[in-house]
Amino acid sequence: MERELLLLGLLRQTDMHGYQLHEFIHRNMASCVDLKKATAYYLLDKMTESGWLIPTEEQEGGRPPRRVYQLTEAGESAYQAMLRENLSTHYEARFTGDIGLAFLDSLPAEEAVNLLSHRRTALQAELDAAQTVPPHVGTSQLVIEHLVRHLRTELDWLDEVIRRIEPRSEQENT
Amino acid sequence: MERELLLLGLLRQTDMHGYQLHEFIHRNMASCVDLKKATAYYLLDKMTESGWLIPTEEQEGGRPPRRVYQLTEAGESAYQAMLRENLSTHYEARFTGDIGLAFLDSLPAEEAVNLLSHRRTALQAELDAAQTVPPHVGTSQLVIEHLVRHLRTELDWLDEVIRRIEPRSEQENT
DNA sequence: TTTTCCATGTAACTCGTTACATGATTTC
DNA sequence: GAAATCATGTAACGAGTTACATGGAAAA
Repeated sequence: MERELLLLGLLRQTDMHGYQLHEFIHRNMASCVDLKKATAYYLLDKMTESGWLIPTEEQEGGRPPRRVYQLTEAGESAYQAMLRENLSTHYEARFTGDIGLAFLDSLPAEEAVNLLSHRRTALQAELDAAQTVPPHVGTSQLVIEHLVRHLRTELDWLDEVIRRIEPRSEQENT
Repeated sequence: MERELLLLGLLRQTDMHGYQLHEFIHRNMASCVDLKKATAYYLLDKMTESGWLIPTEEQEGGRPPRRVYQLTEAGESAYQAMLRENLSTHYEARFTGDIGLAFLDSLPAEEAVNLLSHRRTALQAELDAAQTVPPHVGTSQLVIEHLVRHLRTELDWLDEVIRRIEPRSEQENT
């Protein structure tokens, strides 16, 4: 449902065709959404059938005609409803990486630390990337900042986990 | 894949049947995983076909026989591989609630604050619930603590967003 | 001239959920 | 005797991804 909201929200600002929408999202929102082409086309078709969008075909050269989409009134109210729904509800996050944590004790401490350090590297990289994203206009900036906050918390957390399971030998060897 | 890891991890500790597994997860891990019955049965069948589990039928009374599952050696190595995979990779989180944020400016500030306050209430409730969960044994406790940390960050974040979009009139009216 | 980009589409598949059905057994 | 629990199962659906196919246009 939030993917539809995304498409509607973008189309409300400027009319676009599928390829363009996908491109835009991929370029400017890759850090927070990953909408595949197939999904974009599928949703646009569906929303057209629902009467939320009207496509206009633009022929240019010998390639497949662009279908530029425009919100209808029904589309606008769908947008309004979804936006309110989205803003007012709290979506629970599920951390798929936590199931491993629950079984951490079935590994020798040293190996556990190694594995988690690997995770840490990837996490750090994502954080670096997020912090390097050029500032966005308007409230899109909020999304970036949210991500950065989240990643910082994750990093802190991971460091604490590593510290906790680190074997004593670390100190003895020093 | 993490659901399989979960089932294998539990079965490695004690042999159980499907109903029992579902019950256990529902009772003790509801805050971090939600594994439906149908999914549990499906995965157990699949993993049995893969040769990771051997079921033993236990007839008791006139009800459907319990299928108690036990890890095979192949199951054990699958578990080992998945655990390492899970621990060493960083899974990116997607916040479905962020798409609304990106379009926040299409609403009057006052309404936006109202909607987000609603979200805040639900978030606070989940945080309260997470903080009230009785302490878990071993590293399962880590999962709870992770959730609490995450929710605290979310709450902080949400408060800041609300503060930022709060209309000036608040001060004027006081 | 070969590669990349533009622009669409679709069939098959995965993962998981929903919503049922069955029928004995225990609890109120 | 009604309701909840035990214990399984399955058919249908939904959302999304993968992996293709097409074919002209622009760039290397």
